[in-house]
Amino acid sequence: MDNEDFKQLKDDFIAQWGTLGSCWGINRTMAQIHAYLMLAVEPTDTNTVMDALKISRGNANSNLRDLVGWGLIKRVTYPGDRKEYFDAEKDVWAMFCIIARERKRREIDPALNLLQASSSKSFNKRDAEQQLFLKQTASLTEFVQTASTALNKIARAEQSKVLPFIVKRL
Amino acid sequence: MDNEDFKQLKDDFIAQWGTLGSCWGINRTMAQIHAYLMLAVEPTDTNTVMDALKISRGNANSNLRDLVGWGLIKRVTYPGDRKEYFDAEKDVWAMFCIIARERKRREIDPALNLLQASSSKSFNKRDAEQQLFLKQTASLTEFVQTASTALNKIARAEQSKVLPFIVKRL
DNA sequence: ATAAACTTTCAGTAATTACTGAAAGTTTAA
DNA sequence: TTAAACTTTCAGTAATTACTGAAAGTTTAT
Repeated sequence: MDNEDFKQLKDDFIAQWGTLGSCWGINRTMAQIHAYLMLAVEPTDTNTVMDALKISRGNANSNLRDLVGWGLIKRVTYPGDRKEYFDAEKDVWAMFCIIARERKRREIDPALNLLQASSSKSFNKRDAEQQLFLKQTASLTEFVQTASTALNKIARAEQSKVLPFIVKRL
Repeated sequence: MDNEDFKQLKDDFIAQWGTLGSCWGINRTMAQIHAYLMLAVEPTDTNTVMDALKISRGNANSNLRDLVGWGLIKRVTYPGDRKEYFDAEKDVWAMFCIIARERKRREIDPALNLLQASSSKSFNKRDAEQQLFLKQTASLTEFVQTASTALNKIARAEQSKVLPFIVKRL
């Protein structure tokens, strides 16, 4: 494959990965930057990302910050060079662990708080609607707790090597 | 708990469930309607949903249609009554199976197509960038395939009874 | 201190997504 | 066939989310 074709294929891949990102609640640009960095041989600076994806400085900066916040990329600096570079986690299972951990923290934990608050009230046993509410919130709580525990186990970074086997064995 | 307090609690729960929904790519209203129906003792018609959630007819109609599309709620009709009513799946594990199946279809399968298309090209082994691209797309493909298989197993409805045990045993 | 090299912020704007409500469409009954 | 009861559609609008680019901020070297 010559260089032109490869460039095209890579750009398409990045664009498509962005589209996919939006299926998950990840914004398009953030997913594209992530794809770009996953495919980059070396850590890359903001200007290079801006130019490659044709996005503004502000946009690049804030999405890079968010990716660092997720732990999906790391800031890299070199002595004698004051620019910051960014490097993506390239092991997909490690990546999965990171995402599992973050989504738990951002989505599961708040849900659990909400559910526990609701289902800990005392209800009128005579009222069918209140009974159903209690039953539903209680079983949702149990469900979310189970999910939370499962994600905890998955998210242990040291397990990233064994995780594929666990999942395959399901 | 008296009826006023309960109404308040239920409304708060529905509102919060909506907020949570947006964490997942589910829109707020759709999640709220779903919550409302999960807590409804009987199948409920469009007008009742509109009134309860203070939303327009069009909005109610399209979100109910989408929920039916996801398989999270069912249309119910009664002989001699030409209105349509909607009833939510109330078993949370069954619900989880439905969501797993749908998300696989909507998110995983397209990703897999994309990845397979990319990683099936022939690359220049001398070029480090092309090598990395091949390596990354190949391992992403493997990962997504594993995820897909796992979700397939999870999504078998008949397993909804055993699923809690599987997950807890992880 | 000054300036160069770089990063961050944020007000304004663009793009996307969700919602309304009235009109059009459909079904059933008489 | 007409009309009542209900559902669906969709053009217009509102709300939300993402992006730009210039200005302000920070760090380092001299």
